[in-house]
Amino acid sequence: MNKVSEKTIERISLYRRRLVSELAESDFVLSRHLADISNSTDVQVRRDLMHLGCKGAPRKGYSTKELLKSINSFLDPIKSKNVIIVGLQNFSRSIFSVFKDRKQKLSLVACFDIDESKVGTSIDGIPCYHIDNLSSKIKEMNVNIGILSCSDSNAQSVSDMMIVAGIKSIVNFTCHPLNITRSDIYIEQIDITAAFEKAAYYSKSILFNADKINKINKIK
Amino acid sequence: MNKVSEKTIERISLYRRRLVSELAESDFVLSRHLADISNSTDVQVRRDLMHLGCKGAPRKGYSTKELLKSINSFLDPIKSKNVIIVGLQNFSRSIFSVFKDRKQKLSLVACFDIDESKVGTSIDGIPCYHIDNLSSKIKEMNVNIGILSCSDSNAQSVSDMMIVAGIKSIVNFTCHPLNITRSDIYIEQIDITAAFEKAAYYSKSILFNADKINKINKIK
DNA sequence: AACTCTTTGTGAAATTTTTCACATATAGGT
DNA sequence: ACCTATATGTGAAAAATTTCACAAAGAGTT
Ligand SMILES: NC(=O)c1ccc[n+]([C@@H]2O[C@H](COP(=O)([O-])OP(=O)(O)OC[C@H]3O[C@@H](n4cnc5c(N)ncnc54)[C@H](O)[C@@H]3O)[C@@H](O)[C@H]2O)c1
Ligand SMILES: NC(=O)c1ccc[n+]([C@@H]2O[C@H](COP(=O)([O-])OP(=O)(O)OC[C@H]3O[C@@H](n4cnc5c(N)ncnc54)[C@H](O)[C@@H]3O)[C@@H](O)[C@H]2O)c1
Repeated sequence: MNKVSEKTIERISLYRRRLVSELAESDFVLSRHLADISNSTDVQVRRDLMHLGCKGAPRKGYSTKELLKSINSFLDPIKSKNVIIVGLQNFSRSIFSVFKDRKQKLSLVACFDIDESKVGTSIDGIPCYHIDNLSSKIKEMNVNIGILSCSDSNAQSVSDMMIVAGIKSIVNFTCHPLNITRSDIYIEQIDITAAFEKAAYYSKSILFNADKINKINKIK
Repeated sequence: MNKVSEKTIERISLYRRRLVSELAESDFVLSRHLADISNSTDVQVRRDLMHLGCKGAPRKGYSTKELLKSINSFLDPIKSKNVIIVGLQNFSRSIFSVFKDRKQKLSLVACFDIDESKVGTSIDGIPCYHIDNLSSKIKEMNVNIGILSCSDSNAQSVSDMMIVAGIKSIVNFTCHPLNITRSDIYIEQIDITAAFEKAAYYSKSILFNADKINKINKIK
């Protein structure tokens, strides 16, 4: 099977959420409808779904149940992955609720901080360890995914530690974009600075999505 | 001048940050060096910088001072833009520190919540109003940019209110991706769910950035 | 002042992503 | 049983983005 692009993965993630929320009641969904609620086009949806090896029926669309099952087995790991988070402050506390709310194939197993006053406490039953124990705990708990939410200045060194200890994916929320040096580690940068700067840039002019929206409307 | 792609804007935002941090001491920077610290390639950097109308010198590179000036005038609005944030909880508190730390061409002027216990308080001197005042305050304070960090279930309705009131850009941090219906409004979705799902997806296999990194290494 | 060597700037090629166009399938009506 | 209208699935075209390849510039060297 062909390599699936990162953008496609993102869209499929969104389709799934639409399926379990807006479309939970429907037996079938049309590519057009899924496109409408995912800021996409029907062709794009069908192209994306091609990767799942899941068939739709002409005039009926896709069985939501089948489609959901295909997406699950495409996106999700077989067995749940262990996740840790470094930096226990406001930001990470908001992440906790995300993990609490949704049953993903991800389980948050520990958090780490350098601040002695936090070490030894626990939030929602998740223990907080000192950052010095990062490496040993990662190995001990078989952690695959690390969330970075420490201070910007320590982001690079903590990520280096994570990688050495065997972590495979890092979601970096700090404002310090990491240097990607290894090809076998996935690093997702949530670049909030760039987000704000883009927002400022586009608020200057008008008609950014114009092309896209015109195209979407055209076919409606 | 040709239209500049969103990806290019993102990269330019990153170049700027590298210029003011890692490169603050240097008089000149080579495209190759900027590429190295921005997970990019030298050609990509030069292509991006072409849009700025700023010239580099063969064998010397780009004057960091000049380059910074060009990027500023490209990215930043002439006069500071006013920003508001809706939803005053852990997440938005972490945003506050981002605004406090960096002097951007953005000023956070107000926040809004539906929770009466928060209304009337203020954080870092920023007042919190009731969400019912959203529209009037946006107009009164001439707000251009809105940050969404309320509960997921209210994201769509709050964003609708923002748009009706005249906001031009929305940065949506909630887990509910908004439906984009207007071409004259820029919406930046920070899709944390997709981020985690991608992290899980790629932690399954190995060698994601392989191609990219191989290419970067090849030319080093 | 000529030469060399490195780096910029950019057409053109390559690659990736999206869109078009249409053959194919089939539900529902008659 | 046949017709029609609507959706899917996908080669092929188009558009967007990235990379290649190399001419031109000019700093440093002899
Ligand atoms: N991407 C986003 O959406 C987003 C939004 C808000 C904030 N942020 C970023 O997230 C990060 C955290 O935000 P915050 O407001 O909670 O920040 P904060 O600075 O208040 O908290 C950082 C925490 O990390 C801990 N820490 C520092 N160095 C450490 C180390 N080496 N090892 C372990 N722990 C360490 C500190 O003790 C503190 O508890 C910041 O980088 C901020 O810029 C990102
Ligand atoms: N993108 C990211 O990086 C990221 C990270 C963490 C959390 N989040 C998301 O950010 C959002 C906020 O996170 P949190 O932990 O602070 O959430 P929270 O649910 O604890 O807080 C939401 C706040 O919004 C207020 N609110 C609810 N409805 C409102 C309305 N209609 N108008 C005004 N205010 C309203 C609530 O009173 C509360 O104060 C959530 O949607 C969460 O999923 C995003």
